[in-house]
Amino acid sequence: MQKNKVIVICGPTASGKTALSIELAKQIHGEIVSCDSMQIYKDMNIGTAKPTPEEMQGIKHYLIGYVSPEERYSVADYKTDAKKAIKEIIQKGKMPIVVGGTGLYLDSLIYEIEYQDIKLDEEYRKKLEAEVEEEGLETLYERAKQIDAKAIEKISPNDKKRILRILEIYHATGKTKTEQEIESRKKEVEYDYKVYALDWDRQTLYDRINKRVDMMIEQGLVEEVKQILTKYDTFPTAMQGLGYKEVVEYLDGKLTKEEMIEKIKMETRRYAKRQLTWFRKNKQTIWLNAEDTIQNNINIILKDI
RNA sequence: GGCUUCAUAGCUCAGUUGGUAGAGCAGAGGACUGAAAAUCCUCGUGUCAGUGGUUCGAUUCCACUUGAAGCCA
Repeated sequence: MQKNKVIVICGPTASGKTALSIELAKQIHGEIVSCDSMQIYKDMNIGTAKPTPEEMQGIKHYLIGYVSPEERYSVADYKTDAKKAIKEIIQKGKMPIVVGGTGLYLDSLIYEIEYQDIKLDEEYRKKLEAEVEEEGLETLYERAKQIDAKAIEKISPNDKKRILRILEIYHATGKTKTEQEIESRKKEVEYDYKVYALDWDRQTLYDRINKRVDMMIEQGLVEEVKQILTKYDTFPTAMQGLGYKEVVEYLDGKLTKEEMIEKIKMETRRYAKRQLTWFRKNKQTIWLNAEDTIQNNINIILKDI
């Protein structure tokens, strides 16, 4: 039986994914599944460059603004939510279009990575964090090496997150990260993902990013952050968002307004660079010249479906 | 106008008791399986302002020129 096709449009931040995907959806009777680790949150609109209802032009979007910034969310949650959305769209007889720039989330779909149903053990993470403080990271690095020497080969002794993760996986499941990763890729990929990425001349992309940050400030990013800080108390992941953590530093008096704006621009440029590195890794990806017209790029996609 | 100080990587600056130079930041490349807009790794040649002079050899010393900053008129 032939697999259902799913269109994927990825690319760095500010590359024009939203405009292309909405126009495509209009032409092929599609609906959009966002693939963005920050647009999932409620009340974070300006800084995440969420498409506005006007921009959406009546096209249904899934997985945008449906999680409280106080909640902890992970790629495992995304995988579940996105698969559900894709299924729903197909059942309606429409074409699912996955759109976004979060490479890790995207890979969970296109490689059908299976996450076991385990919850984050916050107590254990706190315990590990405390141990890092007291004994230093090297001790935990050595312990992780004892558990999973293969996985540790690829991990720097400075990469705290990944060192802790090896220990957490072992603590929660009794399995090594290496074992768990093998198991996670046993399932056959359910859909026929057609992956497209938008490519710009680097300098042009950076100019677009700089302009977009200026626009976000004009649109009231600082006010948006103030409101979020008033409305919510804790932010397990949401305040990692670009533009949010820098505004918080500004509000705390650690940066001037000018410094804050420059920092957001710089960090966003770097983020775009990391995204490009990620997307280049997938050799199946078809690169679209973003400087071409939207219609020309849509025509390229139309040939494949 | 006179005096002083400065001029080195895209930026901020070290440095060479004369043997053509190195940090931070920026930038580039890469990694990435439950925090991922996160986290981490690697990468440093530039007429050492210009022109002459001294010297085996000058970015380093000397002179002049240009530019910048400060002080005195």
